[in-house]
Amino acid sequence: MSVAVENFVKAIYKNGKRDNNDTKPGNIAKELGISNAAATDMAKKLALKDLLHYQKYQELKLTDKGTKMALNVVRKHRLWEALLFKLFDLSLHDIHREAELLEHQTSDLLANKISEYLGNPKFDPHGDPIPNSDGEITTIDTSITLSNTEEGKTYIISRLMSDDKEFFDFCGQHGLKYGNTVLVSKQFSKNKMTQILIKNNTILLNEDFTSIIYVNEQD
Amino acid sequence: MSVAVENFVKAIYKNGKRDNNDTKPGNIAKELGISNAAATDMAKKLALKDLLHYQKYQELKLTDKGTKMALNVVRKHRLWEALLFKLFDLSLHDIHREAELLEHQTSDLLANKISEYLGNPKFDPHGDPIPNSDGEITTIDTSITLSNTEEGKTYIISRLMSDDKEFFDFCGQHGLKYGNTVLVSKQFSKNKMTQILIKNNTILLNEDFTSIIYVNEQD
DNA sequence: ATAAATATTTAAGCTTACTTAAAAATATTT
DNA sequence: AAATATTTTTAAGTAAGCTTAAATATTTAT
Repeated sequence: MSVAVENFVKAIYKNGKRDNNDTKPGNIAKELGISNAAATDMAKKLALKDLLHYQKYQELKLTDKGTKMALNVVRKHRLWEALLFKLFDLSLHDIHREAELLEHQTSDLLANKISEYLGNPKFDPHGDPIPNSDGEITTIDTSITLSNTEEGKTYIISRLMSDDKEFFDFCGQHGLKYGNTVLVSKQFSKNKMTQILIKNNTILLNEDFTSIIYVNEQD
Repeated sequence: MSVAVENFVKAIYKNGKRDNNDTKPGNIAKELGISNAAATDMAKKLALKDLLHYQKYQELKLTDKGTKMALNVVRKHRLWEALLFKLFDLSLHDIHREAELLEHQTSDLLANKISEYLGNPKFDPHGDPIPNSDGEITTIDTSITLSNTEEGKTYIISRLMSDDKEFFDFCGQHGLKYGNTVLVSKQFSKNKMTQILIKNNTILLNEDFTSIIYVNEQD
């Protein structure tokens, strides 16, 4: 399927997941930066391909086939984000932009290889869940925030749930990266600060940060 | 520029480098799997964009601008091949296919990051040169074959110059991979065998293999 | 409930990147 | 050098994925 089609079903999927939940052509058009007319047109075509249900003036509803396609694209997007984030020193914004293009040119085989390489992660660097190759999404997150960790234990960073540039700059400077290992050397119950050892450096974090950094206990 | 345009200039560039050297529309068409008419059509359009010189019934000649574009695509292709080869256990054939798609969706920024990550390699896993960001190609290869190495020294694998599947299967099994480090433990002048230490394993190679494995001395 | 505002749909048209078929030029063979 | 074969070009047409403008339906506000 084409890039346009993949982006179309992805936009419906994402809009459907959101609070507003509006999947009428106009909203999808806005998301994709195309005209309403083009969205209606595409919707009719995709209905013929059994990717969505189309009824005039109604919300667009993905079929199972359409949902599967959307999840497959989302999977590839988030796997690319995770890989690029791990390998390169790039801003999350840049990473998102690259992944937006690469997601459409990635075979299932390559996606699986990326996933395997990363240890089949369940979440991308934003903390968004990565669908598995069957399109299943893990909603139960076993990770905990850094503020809820125990002294002396070692953890692996699993989510950096933020869109804040400054936070990510800080993370970049101190090796706080998806997949990296941290040792919690001290938890200060008084002022809710956490002292961690990462990459041979001791750093002190306040609750603003420890509450958005998610980790998993190392096996 | 579009994928079609990028592939078109790339095909001219590659055909121009080959022995036959035929860059008439028919040959480019064959390379790309499109009709002769489509190739002529495209040639006229690209001439207007100053990417090539077009004269009826003559060979297509890339302009400087066109050559630059072709080299940029080739660079991205080969960087992707090098990266995928390093990271994943995929056949060179699969890697080529993935790179063929990814090359068109890769920003210059990402290309530079990949290059940097790999240590700015001058050759891809096939042994083909990787143009730098200015489109310059290193033709002088400082690497030597494994058969010409010295005992006791450590080298980094720089080229595996083969298209043979069995050779690459062997390489995969023994960690003979682009970028990996080998210690030459013994050179047998008599039967031209080479004993190397790689990934904590000692293996013995005959000249068939040591003459197509290129390495650089470790600094 | 009706008028005004907004959204959707239809219709006509554009560009890109192809196709096939026929005409024109070039290359090859004898 | 002429005849034949091949290649290139032109011409006409198609599908995808858009656009704008106008018609139609729905939603919101009064």
